[in-house]
Amino acid sequence: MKAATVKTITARAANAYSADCPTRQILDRVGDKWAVLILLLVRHEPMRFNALRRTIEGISQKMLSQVLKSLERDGLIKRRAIATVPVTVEYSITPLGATLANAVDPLRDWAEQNLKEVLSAQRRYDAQRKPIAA
Amino acid sequence: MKAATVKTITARAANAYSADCPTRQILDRVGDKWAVLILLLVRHEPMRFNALRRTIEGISQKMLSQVLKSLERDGLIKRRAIATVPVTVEYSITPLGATLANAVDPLRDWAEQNLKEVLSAQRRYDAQRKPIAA
DNA sequence: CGGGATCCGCATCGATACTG
DNA sequence: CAGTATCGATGCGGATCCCG
Repeated sequence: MKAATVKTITARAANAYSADCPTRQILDRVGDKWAVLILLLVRHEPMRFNALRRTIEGISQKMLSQVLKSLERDGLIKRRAIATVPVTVEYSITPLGATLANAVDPLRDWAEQNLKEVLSAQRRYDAQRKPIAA
Repeated sequence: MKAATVKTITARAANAYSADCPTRQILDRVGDKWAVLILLLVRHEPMRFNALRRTIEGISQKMLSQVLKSLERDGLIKRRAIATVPVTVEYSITPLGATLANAVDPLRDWAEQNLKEVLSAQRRYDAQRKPIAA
């Protein structure tokens, strides 16, 4: 995720490869290991921090809070803190985020329909190459 | 890109967070900094190695050949070596790759339409936070 | 021209500890 | 519960050299 290291990289990376291409920037975000997952999770109902943490399971709290902040910064999700006894925080999707989620759907569908084909392509490729050469 | 370090991570990462989710695996690929870019570039006409290199500009030959191999392995692009005097190699998209490219289109569109909004959301977010506090 | 092999810095990410 | 701060390992990715 670029967003975390804004100060260091932004300027350099920006013009490295056609900076004018919005696709790259969004792709970077979409490509984020967790960003889309979270977006899709909060899509239907708001979720709390630890709920997300438990659902994704494999993400560290560091990553989670980091990605969450990044998504909020982009205006894709919204953070809402409720002053209960132990603090409660809800993350929900924004209208903008919802439109992105929609744009991601075709990808989801493609993934579900074609993963097997991709996997078998990989096997075919690997088969005629190095058989790991134990 | 996971593909490069198959031996080390695959097993672990696979079951870390719902391994059964094809979306994750495809997202990893789509998220690859360059993979989609390349896919989109070879989409219409076959391209040569250095042509890609020059077009993307910012990618190292290491990354390029690595991503290229990975995409070929996944059956998304096709490599064709022509035995000319200096070797000529053409990379073209496969039917499978083409369907993926199609699935990516909505994302492209979204990016182009909403990047400005995302950027202004970022500015708003940053404005009411730390003004860099030089 | 199209890459493979190697070296290596530096950002990324996980684990741990602490706070409000 | 919802995070922040610090530390430490690792592996990504760039640079360079070389080969077919």
